[in-house]
Amino acid sequence: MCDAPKPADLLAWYDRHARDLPWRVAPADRVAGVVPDPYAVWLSEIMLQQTTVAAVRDYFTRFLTLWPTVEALAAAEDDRVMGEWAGLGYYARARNLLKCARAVTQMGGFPTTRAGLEELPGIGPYTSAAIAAIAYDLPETVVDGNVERVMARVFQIETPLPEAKPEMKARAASLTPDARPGDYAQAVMDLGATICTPKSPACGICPWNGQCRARRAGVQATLPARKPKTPKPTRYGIAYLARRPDGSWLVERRPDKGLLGGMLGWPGAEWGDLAAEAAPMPADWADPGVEVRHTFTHFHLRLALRVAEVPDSAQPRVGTFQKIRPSDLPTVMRKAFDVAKAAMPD
DNA sequence: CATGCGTGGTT
DNA sequence: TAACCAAGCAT
Repeated sequence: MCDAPKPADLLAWYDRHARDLPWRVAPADRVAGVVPDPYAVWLSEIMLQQTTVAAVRDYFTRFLTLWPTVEALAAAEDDRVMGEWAGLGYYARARNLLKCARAVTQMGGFPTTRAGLEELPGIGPYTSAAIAAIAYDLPETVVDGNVERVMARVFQIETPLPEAKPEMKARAASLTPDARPGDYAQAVMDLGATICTPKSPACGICPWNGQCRARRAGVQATLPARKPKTPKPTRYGIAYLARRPDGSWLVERRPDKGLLGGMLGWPGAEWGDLAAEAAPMPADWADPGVEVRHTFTHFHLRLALRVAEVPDSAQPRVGTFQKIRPSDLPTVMRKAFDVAKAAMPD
């Protein structure tokens, strides 16, 4: 018979090895009475959805500098926020971020229960539990990819995901302590991110290595099991990049729903099995001869380009000419911009 | 319950 | 280098 993993052992490890993150109240500070800012916790958790700490760090700092409070964010212009989010991905998060900030401002503050939080746009089961636990130190159970991996290993759950989700959630709930639940939630995620990693877990230095069933069986690196994924198809498209003498570019704002929703993009036909010509205006379109390749969640894209210098007088059928901050563009559009700029010396 | 939705680091 | 995968949510 083996003992169950002890939350106290993980908390002791966390007290010594917690990562230093800009949105985090260090365990020693929390013991000293420092209270997290729910706004900062919420902002970080939204940014961290399916996104690595390394990618989020600078975006978080920038957002908090530009908009130090939820009221400030609620008062921001949509395009400004979308532009600052550009490059971080999953742009529905940015649209929901604004909706949520405005709802919270209207309410006079963030809800203080998990159920209340989960009613807000962009906040689901994971994020509501994370904010409740981290910001308010409520005994809620967070279940993210890290927690699923740790539970799959410690309890040697061989059932593949997503079928195993309910069992993993139940196991995780069984471990959530009444003491320091906020630090505990962050501790499990830190463990998953730094020791119980997907490929080569560092079991030798894991505080739970004595209670880990998968390690005892020697199968830790194979868990969690996952249902096989369907291969990504390749789609093709053509993007049209037109520049006026004043340095403005022809761009379109994409519809709020769907791929890159609400973001700026280059005109062109919808991407599909074949690249379709769809020039937004008559011009002397040139092929820079370099294709942009980009991979989205569920398909690969090969994007051909057409570039043109156009006079101020010419009127486009679609889109508007604007001065562009390249950092306001989603990554695939910025890649196209970089190619076009290199092909069009001033 | 399955699918659509970005990007970049790691292996 | 191609595949994997990350502090998920909305529909």
